[in-house]
Formats: sequence, C-alpha cells, structure tokens
Amino acid sequence: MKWQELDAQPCSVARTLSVIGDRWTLLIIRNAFLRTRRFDDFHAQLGITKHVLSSRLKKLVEAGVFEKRAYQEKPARYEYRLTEKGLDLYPIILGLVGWGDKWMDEGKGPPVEYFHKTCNHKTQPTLVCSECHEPLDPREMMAMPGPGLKDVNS
Amino acid sequence: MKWQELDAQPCSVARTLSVIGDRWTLLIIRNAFLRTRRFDDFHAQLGITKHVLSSRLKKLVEAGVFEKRAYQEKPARYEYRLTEKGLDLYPIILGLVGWGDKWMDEGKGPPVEYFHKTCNHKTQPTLVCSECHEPLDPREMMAMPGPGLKDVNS
DNA sequence: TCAGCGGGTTCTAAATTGGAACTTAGCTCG
DNA sequence: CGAGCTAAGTTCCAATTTAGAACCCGCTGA
Repeated sequence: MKWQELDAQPCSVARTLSVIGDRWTLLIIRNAFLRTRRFDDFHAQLGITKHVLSSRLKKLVEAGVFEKRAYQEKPARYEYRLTEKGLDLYPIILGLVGWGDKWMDEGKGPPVEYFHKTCNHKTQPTLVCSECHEPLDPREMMAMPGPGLKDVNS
Repeated sequence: MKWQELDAQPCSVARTLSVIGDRWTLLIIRNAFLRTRRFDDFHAQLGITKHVLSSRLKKLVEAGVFEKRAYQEKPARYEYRLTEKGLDLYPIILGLVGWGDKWMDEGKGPPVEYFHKTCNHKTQPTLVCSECHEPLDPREMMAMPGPGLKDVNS
C-alpha cells in the first residue's frame, strides 16, 4: 500500500495517519500548540530541514489543519495557525505525552506538566467512556462495524 | 535532527514518536488491538512489505511494546503480543479514531464503532481532566516545566 | 518426494530525506 | 548608495528508506 492510498481506507486510524502519520508532522503540531506559528521558528526549534518543513506545512494547510495567513505585507510574511480541525488534535498530542510520561521518562518524572486553568489543578489527562465516565481498558472494549463501512463489504 | 536522536529529547511527544512515530508502526499496533498476532497476518492485512514489517516488529519488541513468543516448536513459530506497555497505547489509537471519525468520515459516519462491555453502551471515548472530569480544551490548558526537565536547563 | 506454510532475508529500483547553497523583497545601518 | 540582514522559501546532490519481487529454511502432510 502506498502512502496516498491510506486515506481511502475505511478505517479512521488510517485516514488520520494519512494526514499526521509521518516523522515530522506531529512534532510540528506539538510546537504549534506551544504557540509557534512562523516558518523560521519551526525550522529552528525542530531542527527539521526547510525542504521537509515546507512540504509538511503545505500538506497540513491543504488538509485544513493549519491556516496560512499573512501577518504583514511589505514584505509579505506568513504565519501558520491551527484551525478548529487542528485544535481537535489535542487529545492525540496529550495521548502521546501521557504514554511518554509513563514509559519513557527515565525515572526523572515528566518533562512537562499540564495545568487545567478551568479547575485550577495540575491534571493528568484521562480517556474515559462517554457514557459511564470510567477510564477505558482495551480488554473491555469491543469494536463493531459502523455505518461508514456499509457500502464497502456489501 | 536525526530519527535516532529523538528519544533523547526532554519531550514526551518526541520520545513517544521515537517508538511509534512512523508510517507503519501505528497501523501494526491498530491491528494488534484487533487481535492480529502473526507475521503473515500483519503482512496480508496491511499490505506492508515483509522487509519493513520485519524491521518494525523487531524495533517494537526491543522497545517493549510487543513480546515475541513461540506458540509452537517444530517448526518454530512465533507470535507478537502487546505487552502492558503496548496495551497502554490504546488511548492514542482511540484518539486517532476519534479525530478520523469526526473529520475524515466523508459524511458516511464512522467505519467502526466501539462498545464498552463494562457499561453496555456504545461509547465515544473522551479525554477529560483527571481532577474535575471535564473534557479538555487546548485553550484552557497551560504547559509548565516539570521535574524531568530540571537538569537540562540548569 | 514434493508442494505448501510460516517466518523471514536479499536484491534492485524508486521515492524520500538531510544538508547546504541560493533566491526574493523589503528593511536598516553607516 | 551599497552591504548586510530577515523571513520565507526553492533548488540541488548525496545518503537513507521503501516498495516489490524473488529467494531461503525447516518442517509437514499427501
């Protein structure tokens, strides 16, 4: 399977990965959540080559994750801002953070901690069931074909 | 920055991506959660080349995400099972599913739905604050340096 | 004894990445 | 006036990674 065929699969994981599933993209998005917006800042902070950065930003703008907007004219300068669709990637970033904190911290504790301004506490983001609000365990979940699969295996 | 330097960064996102952050790895893990365990099954289901599959499985076993165990001898046959560390990736997979369901469903509805056996309901996994149990919004969160960062910027 | 299976390895060609140099347009300093 | 600086890229070549197919090995069942 080629990379471009990925978004045609009837699987939300594959479709999501077709947008954000490469080496650099999630690091770019991580920095965007830390308020980085400019080409050169991404370049300097990430150590990514300009070539690759340029192509990823283009792809993410096309995908609707970033919006490219001029923050000045003369000379024209642009910034990249997360759209609503991009902001919705936050749970994925926090999922990555949570796993890294738990399994890759080298015994030193988490490098970054999160504070929830709404309730004024340090928070440990947790994935729960929308119905019973209990934390989810993979062994207690069952995957079933949904409506988006209907016409595929008919 | 090279791929191998990624896990040395004082960032849990980077460290997590050093393990699961490439094209195929998350698809392999997705299928593992759907109970795929054998080399040839991964190969057939994913359309991944054997070369890449072999190298990814090796890497994931080294990282402690999968455990390689013989399920028969004569001839020796192996299966790959998620460890506790691997099972802990579930929130990330569900995060990817959730985003794909919301933004990439092509108007047809989700291809796969999840049923929570504990409470007997179809569920929409949700990321909430561990303290106030409200869903998290990136605009209401603040990232702060944690203990794992101390010695780096001293 | 020979076809088939599970679980790989090896090979070559094509695509992607890294790294450095170059471009473009408008400042700003002397 | 011209030299150098800045932001945001593009172009080029070499090195790495991937795709795809072929091959291998130990064992089995017919």
